[in-house]
Amino acid sequence: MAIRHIGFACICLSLGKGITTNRGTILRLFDIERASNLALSNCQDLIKIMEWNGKNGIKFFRISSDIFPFMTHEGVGYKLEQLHHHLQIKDSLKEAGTVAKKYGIRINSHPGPFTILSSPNEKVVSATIRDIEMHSLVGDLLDCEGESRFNINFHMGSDYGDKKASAKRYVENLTRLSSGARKRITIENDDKGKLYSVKDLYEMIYQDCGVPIVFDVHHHQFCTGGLTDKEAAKLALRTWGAYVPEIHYSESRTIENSVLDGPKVRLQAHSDYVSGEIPNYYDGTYDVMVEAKAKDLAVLKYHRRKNAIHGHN
DNA sequence: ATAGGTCAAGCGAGG
DNA sequence: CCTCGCTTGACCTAT
Repeated sequence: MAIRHIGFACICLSLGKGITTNRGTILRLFDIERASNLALSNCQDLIKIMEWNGKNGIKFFRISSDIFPFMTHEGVGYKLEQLHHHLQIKDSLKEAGTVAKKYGIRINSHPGPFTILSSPNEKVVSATIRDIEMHSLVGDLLDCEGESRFNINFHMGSDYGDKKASAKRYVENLTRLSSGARKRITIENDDKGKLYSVKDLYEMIYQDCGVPIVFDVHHHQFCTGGLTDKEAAKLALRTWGAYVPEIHYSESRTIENSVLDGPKVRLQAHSDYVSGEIPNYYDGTYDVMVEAKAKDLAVLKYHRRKNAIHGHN
């Protein structure tokens, strides 16, 4: 069996919106007390989400990037120790990690589109580095890595008109990360033709600095680099060494919902649920992050459908 | 209680 | 030139 775990991103709809790791605020209202309260609630709820995941057999979860609101934001950024709840926060994350470990759940993260290591703008790069270090801190505090690490996955961001030069800046800026954070970085293929295909990432990033590649099956069709999905998967999956790779699976919103959304929805937009089959024919063992708007509900529905067809397991 | 406006960050695509 | 979508929609305020 090629697929190990199938997971969802950031929000557990089954638990309702009262339980979330997404609580944030706006800058105008930011203060350190507020940040401390939000962060603590987020971390405490992560324990509940890990319990839910374990009981429901969903062993892959992407944690929200908002867990510590504005922690790395210029001007208001703070260290964890500045939060008056910092000890409880650490304990909560440790406990969430313990629960995850108990059930064999993999946790990882996916910083947003503002995280760009290849930028020619120093302010963007230093903000990116602060951001990645924050994600890595969460990974440290969870302390639940096993055969899969807490990988921090993000895109190249842009090619700034020169793919190779931008990839080179990425590789150079990697050296500015702590060694702990550096080991957790992974990079994902883009969904725009002019940007980085799996082949580009393999040749310009992996071969230069060994950063593993997350293969996004859906993105691949918009940026193939001349490879079939099977060829691209093969290339990406062998960049992970001893660790279990991550791939992304999603489907176009247009196909599922074209009547409701009209013709303007981009093909890249995600559907609520997935109706196809997650590829289990790629080489090796890997975890699949399902990127669907119905989150955990989409994963549960997928399993129900599969079980209905093939019987249990 | 809910709707509408607003909200950190960079970048490219589309109108 | 402006808006949307991507990361991850959520929060605040007014009714």
